[in-house]
Amino acid sequence: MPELPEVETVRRGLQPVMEGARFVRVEARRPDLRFPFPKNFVDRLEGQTVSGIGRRAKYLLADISSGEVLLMHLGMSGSFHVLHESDAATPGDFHYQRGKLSAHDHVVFHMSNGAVITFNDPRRFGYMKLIRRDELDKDPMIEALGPEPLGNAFDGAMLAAACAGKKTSLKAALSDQKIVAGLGNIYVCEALHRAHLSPKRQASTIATRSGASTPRAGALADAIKAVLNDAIRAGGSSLRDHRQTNGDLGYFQHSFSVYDRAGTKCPMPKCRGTIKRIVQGTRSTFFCPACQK
DNA sequence: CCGCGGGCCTGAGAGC
DNA sequence: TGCTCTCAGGCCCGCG
Repeated sequence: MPELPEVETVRRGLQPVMEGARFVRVEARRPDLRFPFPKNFVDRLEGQTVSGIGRRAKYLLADISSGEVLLMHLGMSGSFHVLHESDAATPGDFHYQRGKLSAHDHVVFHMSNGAVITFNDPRRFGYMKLIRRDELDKDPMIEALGPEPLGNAFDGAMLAAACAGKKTSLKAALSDQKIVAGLGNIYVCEALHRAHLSPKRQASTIATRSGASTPRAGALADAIKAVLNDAIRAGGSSLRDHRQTNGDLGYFQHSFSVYDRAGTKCPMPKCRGTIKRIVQGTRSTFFCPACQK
């Protein structure tokens, strides 16, 4: 499911119920997700207080009082749902209904403020890790990440430098978390469309020979920021799994220009093109051949 | 080092 | 109804 806007939406939902609260009871209802849970996972969480919850790319990072960070990744189908203990019998709750967990509710956090936070992940591509705060930046998963696209430092120059010399396609380059961290299939397609750049273009062609910025790189960096900010404002995109932590759907999918819109008319003003689906590296790409060059 | 294809899981939807 | 096939928002690994 989740790319940067969905993860950020989840972070904003978890923040008010996790920050300042203590893990009273933690349930890990199976031995693993994508990876086995860390050793003594439950014991290392119970009794600890969350001092803050942040995000790096598609990772959620909860700082806890022991000095460790709880790193959580949603994979393709992970979601969090927050209930209050006193709501557990509310009809219509899609998780933890009447106190009963559904098949893929793998982790439950019972917080000291009464919040019951359930992690659900049918495909189990998600995972949780505990890492010492001072070693987080050296963790291989975090260390390999490129720049945060919504950070101040991210711009055309940075993007051009990362793409310089890359023989691969722009689609593959933007999907590479080392080049820019947090985009996935949807937002790569959408950003390339906004920037009028073809997903098939060789990545190096947005940089000068010496790796400096170009108008294309500047436009692409701006398009990435714009599409991510618009999607966050809409609560992310809900195709099948993503929900906000209160169960609401995100609604950015109604604003897609190209993703999953093969055969429809290109919405770019004055463009008469038709959106096309192609396959790049086993994944679907959607774009307008008329206005993306 | 780089780029590509396969694999990890389950579920939804299409087609027969 | 029910089977089979394809596809899905992510990421790691091994191969050439």
